Amino acid sequence: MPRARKKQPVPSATVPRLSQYLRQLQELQARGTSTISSRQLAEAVGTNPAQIRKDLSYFGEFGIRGVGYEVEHLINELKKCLGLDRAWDTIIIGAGKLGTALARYRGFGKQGFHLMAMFDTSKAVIGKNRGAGPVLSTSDLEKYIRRHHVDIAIVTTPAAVAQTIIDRAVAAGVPSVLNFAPIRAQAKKPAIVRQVDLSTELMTLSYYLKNR
Amino acid sequence: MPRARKKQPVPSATVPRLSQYLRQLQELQARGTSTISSRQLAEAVGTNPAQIRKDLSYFGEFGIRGVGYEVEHLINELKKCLGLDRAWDTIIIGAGKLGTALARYRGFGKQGFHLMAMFDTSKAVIGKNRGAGPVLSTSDLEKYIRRHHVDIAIVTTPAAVAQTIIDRAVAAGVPSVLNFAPIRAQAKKPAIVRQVDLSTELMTLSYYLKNR
DNA sequence: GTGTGTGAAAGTATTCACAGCC
DNA sequence: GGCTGTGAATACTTTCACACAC
Repeated sequence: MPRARKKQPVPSATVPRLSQYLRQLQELQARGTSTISSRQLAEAVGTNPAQIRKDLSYFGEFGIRGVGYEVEHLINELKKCLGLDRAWDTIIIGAGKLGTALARYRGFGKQGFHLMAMFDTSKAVIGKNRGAGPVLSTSDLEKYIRRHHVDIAIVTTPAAVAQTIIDRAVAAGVPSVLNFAPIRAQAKKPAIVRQVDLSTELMTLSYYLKNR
Repeated sequence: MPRARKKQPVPSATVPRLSQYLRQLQELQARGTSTISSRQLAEAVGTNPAQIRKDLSYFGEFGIRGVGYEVEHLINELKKCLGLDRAWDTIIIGAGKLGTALARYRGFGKQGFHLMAMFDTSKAVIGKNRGAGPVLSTSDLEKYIRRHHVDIAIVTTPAAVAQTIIDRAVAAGVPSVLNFAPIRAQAKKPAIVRQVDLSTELMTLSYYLKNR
């Protein structure tokens, strides 16, 4: 029996970094690199080698001592760590400019995110194709979620309705939300919510510009 | 002479939180709240009261003991902390769906970010209005930056050209960049770069979905 | 009494540095 | 010799808890 893996908790800062290692490795693979050391990878993503080795160590031993990492193997292991060895069913709520931009973003599907439907309240948009087949009416949101399976709801509605929409999606059974509306979204249920927040990013830049 | 302020460094995690306190306070002010305690504000933004008091303490003493914070006063102080007591001249490079969505986002200007121009390489877009007057040709980027003043470049180009565009903007004198392209942008100069990264956010959700 | 401002304590995250394996 | 994997050391962040001001 192999020695039991120590159960150290994965730092929350590690997770987004794994996705960056993955992207960089895919880039390197496309250019023909088949082996890489933690030092080279660190240089490419702008961090330090110990960080990478430590991050990976929470999940297993993926390298060869004295050699480095086999790029293809590490890509596959990272995909497993991140849950990208399966498809996630995704919807976009809000088919305005931003929602349409996200729907049309190629490489969305590449990592296994399957965009199933888009929703909007505007009669001018419902029925039109904004990148994922005909836009559905937001009034059918619950019906759709119960009938189909949805893992991730991407919210690109105006701020005023975003919290209500999120509450509805979560109540209907969506376990995770990626919110682009400029509100601090809350979800009481055991749903997972992440924010992408233009105005916070701009203000953060403003702070560092001021104190430059 | 007042006692000299202790010079404790501001944690980098504090800065984005300030912007969220600000947004929440503006929301509360719009609803007529004129005074608030750290406990109430903490509840509204989903953190704990000591965090808020500690964050504010890096910048000064803004409250009244036994009472709380005067909302309007705290808003003004936070704006000063974040450098929002002045306007920042901003351009958007890449006038596709995403760039257009950002340009049309109302509340962009509200916090003092002044969108001056947009750039694109596509003949079909140059000259059209995408939210900030006629779109200019990216080939005129350097000329524009040298002639006018630019504090922030928002990059919404395809990944393949983003790093080159960022290098050009920085070389021409732009001190800060907000990058939406799915690359880990680097800038050698003392430029400030921040990332907004859809694919990292989705992969992070994927991780937490898998381990839910 | 109430709620801020802040040192000190507890909890996380990053970096170092070296044993162990190729 | 070279590079990984990892305990130990350092650095950073958050939370506690209480003196102090209103």
